[in-house]
Amino acid sequence: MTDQVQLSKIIRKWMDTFMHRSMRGWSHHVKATGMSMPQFSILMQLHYRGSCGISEISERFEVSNAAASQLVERLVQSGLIERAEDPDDRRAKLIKLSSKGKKLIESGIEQRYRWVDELVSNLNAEERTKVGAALTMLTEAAAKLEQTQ
Amino acid sequence: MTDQVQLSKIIRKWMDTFMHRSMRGWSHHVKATGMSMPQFSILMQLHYRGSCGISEISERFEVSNAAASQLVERLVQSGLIERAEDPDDRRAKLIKLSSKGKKLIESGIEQRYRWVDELVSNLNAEERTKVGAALTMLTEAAAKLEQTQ
DNA sequence: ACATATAGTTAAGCACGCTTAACTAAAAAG
DNA sequence: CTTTTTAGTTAAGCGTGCTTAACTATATGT
Repeated sequence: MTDQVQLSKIIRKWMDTFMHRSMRGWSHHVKATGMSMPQFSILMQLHYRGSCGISEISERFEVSNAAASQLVERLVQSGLIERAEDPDDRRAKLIKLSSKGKKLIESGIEQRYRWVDELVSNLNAEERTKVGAALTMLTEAAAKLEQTQ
Repeated sequence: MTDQVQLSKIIRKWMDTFMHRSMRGWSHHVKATGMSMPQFSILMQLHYRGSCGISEISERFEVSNAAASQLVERLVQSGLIERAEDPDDRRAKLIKLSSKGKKLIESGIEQRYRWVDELVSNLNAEERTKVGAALTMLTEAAAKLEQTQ
């Protein structure tokens, strides 16, 4: 078995562990907030990519414009996002997280992070150094890969 | 900034990168197969935990027994799972992945893994050794944490 | 100016996931 | 043996997410 295959196995094991844990917490949070998954996804997108229009939602989630409009309407009704006219194009709308929506997403992210912090607290100083260096490498490799694609 | 906080930031960065990438691929796969998310979740559970009954589905996904039964019925209709009587308890059913369902899940997992393999191919021998050691530590720490909870 | 394209909304209609309530059948308890 | 509990199914009903089609309003091209 080459080093490459060996390492793949290790990363896959970590992926499984990590994904399993992360998904569990994530779906629990979505349930607790009473949102549907598409609604949550839109909020996440607004958090990570910032304000956008209806068409952008429709493209990114590969649904019709009508579906995006209705989804946004429900989120506006729930007070989780705000919808305003785009000053540069009066046909277009700009939607963004409301403070309520922001809190909701941030608490979800916080919950996901908490587990990692516990993980770190179980490592000694030497292990922390090594793990930090390794994950920095991986994150950089991922960024490089993203660019070339 | 302590080492611990520093490392938390590094891991969080990696989590964001990794989750973003992984979720994108995953939701794409679900869409491509025409399944809903609850259906996919059930298949995943059967893959990782093996055969089980209706009640177990209902407990794990926190839905009513009726909902679980209907969900399973749809998956049986789609030919993705098989439902048989439990020989030890004639009230209970045993559901398991069909070969069609197995293929579908395995190809999804394979797709998720592929990106990691590309990541590894971008690392040199020394980096691979370090990353391997670090992730082994993290996976072990996660297992330990899981036990104590 | 006029025609066409673009951004978004609304309505009708369908599938899905969920609930509760009523039910069947089998196991366990008394 | 009778009662109660457990496993699962079925039906009615609701909210959601989606589609297509028809529509309004604004922007852009000629």
